[in-house]
Amino acid sequence: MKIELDGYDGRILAELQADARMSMTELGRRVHLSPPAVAERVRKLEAAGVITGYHACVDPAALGYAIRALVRVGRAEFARMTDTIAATAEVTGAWNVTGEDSWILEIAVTDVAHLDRVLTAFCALAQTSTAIILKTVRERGPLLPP
Amino acid sequence: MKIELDGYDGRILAELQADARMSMTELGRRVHLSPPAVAERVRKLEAAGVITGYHACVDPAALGYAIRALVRVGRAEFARMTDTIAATAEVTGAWNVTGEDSWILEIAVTDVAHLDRVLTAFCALAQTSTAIILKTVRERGPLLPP
DNA sequence: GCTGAAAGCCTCACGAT
DNA sequence: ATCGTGAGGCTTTCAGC
Repeated sequence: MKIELDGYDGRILAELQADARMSMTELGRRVHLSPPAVAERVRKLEAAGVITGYHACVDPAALGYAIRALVRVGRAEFARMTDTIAATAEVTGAWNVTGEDSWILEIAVTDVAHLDRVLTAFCALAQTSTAIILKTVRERGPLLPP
Repeated sequence: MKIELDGYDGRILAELQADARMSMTELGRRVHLSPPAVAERVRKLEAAGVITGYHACVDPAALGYAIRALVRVGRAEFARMTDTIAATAEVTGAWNVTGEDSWILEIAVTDVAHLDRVLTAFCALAQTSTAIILKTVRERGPLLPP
């Protein structure tokens, strides 16, 4: 599962993070490799766990999720928390972290009533503090080898 | 730029969020549409801004980013903040939010010295408080029509 | 990692519902 | 307006080198 990454791999990762549906032919053209060579490298990056998947990115607002928020949640029983997260589709991100608050959640809701419904589920487990997202300045920033 | 989404679109969004590199033939097979029909729907979802892109997902740890953190940053001059974010590739997410802290950043660094370097850049703008990510329970949770 | 051939995919035009 | 069918061109993939 470990792997040595060279310059080709770095450029491949950059291109596929920018456009995951790019053809292997086009990708090869951009990094100056033949289609079979670049396809084999991509296959190895997937097998090594460097590339974990390919995902379409959807605009929450376009689906009617007018409000996005980051919610801090205090110390709560781990299993109870993961169960509640698993049962809540509005949670788009969930991290267990160090600090006074043990959890940070990223949520998407349609309106204030919806926000209240989601927060109520987590208020039952621990104290919450909610920060409404005003502007998303960066998201899914591309990662390159250090 | 507005659009009515039916059951087909919902299933298409679910499939492409799970695997963005799926062929239109396979996608059509799964939602019970012909390849041209499903390709036309995907094209319209892109044009309407519902699908904003397709991205390969990379494991930070596999690239050597052993530490991920969520950093809260207090009130800072907006332009100064966006400039610093733009100049810092370690910032994988950046949100301007309501509350006592005006910003929440998601960062990926290789070690503690690297963490210090990144935090120092933002400490110059406002007070920061850093929460190291212990476990990622959910990330890029799929969004479906409400 | 490259080349070449076979299989599969994408996309266009066109006809049907 | 939207779907399905079929042909042509491109992409992917497997040998062999």
